[in-house]
Amino acid sequence: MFEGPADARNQIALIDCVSFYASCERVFEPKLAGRPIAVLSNNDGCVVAASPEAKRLDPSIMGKPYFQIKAWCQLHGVVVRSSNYELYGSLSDRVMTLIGRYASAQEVYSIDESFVALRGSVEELTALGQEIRHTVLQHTGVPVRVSIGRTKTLAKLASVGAKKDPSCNDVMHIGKYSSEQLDRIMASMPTTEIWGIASRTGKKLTAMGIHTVKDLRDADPKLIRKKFSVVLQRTVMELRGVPCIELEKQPREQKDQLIYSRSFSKKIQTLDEMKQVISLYAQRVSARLRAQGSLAGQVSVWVATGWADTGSPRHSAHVTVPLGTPSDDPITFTKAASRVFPDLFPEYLPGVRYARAGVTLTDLRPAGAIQPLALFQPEFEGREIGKTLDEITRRMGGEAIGVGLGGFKQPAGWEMKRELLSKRATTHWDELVEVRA
DNA sequence: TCTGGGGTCCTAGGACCC
DNA sequence: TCTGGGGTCCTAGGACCC
Repeated sequence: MFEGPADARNQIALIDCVSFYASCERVFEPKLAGRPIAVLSNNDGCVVAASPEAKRLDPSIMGKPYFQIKAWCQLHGVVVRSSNYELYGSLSDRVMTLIGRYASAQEVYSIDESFVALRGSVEELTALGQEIRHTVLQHTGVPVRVSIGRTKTLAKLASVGAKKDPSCNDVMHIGKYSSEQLDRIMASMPTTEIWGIASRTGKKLTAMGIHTVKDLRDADPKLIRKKFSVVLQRTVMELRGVPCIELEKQPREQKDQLIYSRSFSKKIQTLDEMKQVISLYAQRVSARLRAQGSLAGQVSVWVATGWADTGSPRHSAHVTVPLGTPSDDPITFTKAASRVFPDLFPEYLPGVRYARAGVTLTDLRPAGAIQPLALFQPEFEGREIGKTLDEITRRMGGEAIGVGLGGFKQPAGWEMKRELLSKRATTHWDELVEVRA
């Protein structure tokens, strides 16, 4: 197809929420406006989101362990919250729906980012960007940023600029720059600032004499493909304004793999406890599998010590078991997961303190696509145990029932810690916000 | 002594993303 | 004491086939 000046009106906008988790915490707690906020990972481990005010107080706050900065937070009045994923997911849905009204096509890229296709001049789209910002903020309370370019990679690049340049008012159209200005901007950015390039590839590029985004844009695409992959070659082309990465308009209805993994709030040192953990994780991931209507052909289990734990010998192991027949039955998974223990722990490791574990289901396919021959039906298949469990869980809550070692009533000592949780104001009747006149 | 060649399918692992 | 969780895509290389 002819890609001439006529197509210059076709643009991609990346719309991302400003400090999304921190902004969500503010939506139903207006008194937090203007205050520094930090949101913690699971187990209240480390900082995964921070409001602009908190980042100004400490530009390196992201990723810091909470225990290291707790006193500092109190000193500076930083409000700290546990992650409230139900609240964030629900607000994300509202934001994405609003954004979709402005675009001919939309890809919801993550919980706080969306790519949309827009058409218009630099001036028109800059104005539209401001309108989107205004509307989303007014309807949801969440501030967003609009970054526009000819390709997804350039829109991502624009968002780097938007974050650095307050004068753009959170709307950045990369098309406003002359080619000389753009050269200077790209020459000032290391390659690792762009989408798709992290430290490993960055190092390899540096070794080849490619230091900046401009160097990469001007590199030979064939050479890049040969030395790296087609992925990086696409990045080079996209930096030149040639769209290579399509907008994914349909959300994929079923995942290709499902993972349930968690760090423990306290270290695990006995085989019995680990068996209980794996049994429970296997049941939780199987519930997700049934929720999306799939069967799995393979179960993997992994365990690992903490990478920062100097008081324990290091150990990590990963074992995969194929299932004879694809299944969604929790008992089948629990049994399969328990079979891996001799391989995970081939020898007794005294003093090893395990920090996390996970169960992954792969080789997924839609349930009902292939009916297994009755001859090969596993023992528990067809008794609908999974459905029954799901129904009881739905009515009575997550702790009401479990199978085998996963069936304890009290939460175990290693279960996730979330001590600073805000209300799930949009999804739970008993946690609604109260308004008094 | 001599021991093909080309093709497809599948999977594990690497790298990246938010 | 205390450092997240859940995904995707691509490629190399082995298995297997004729």
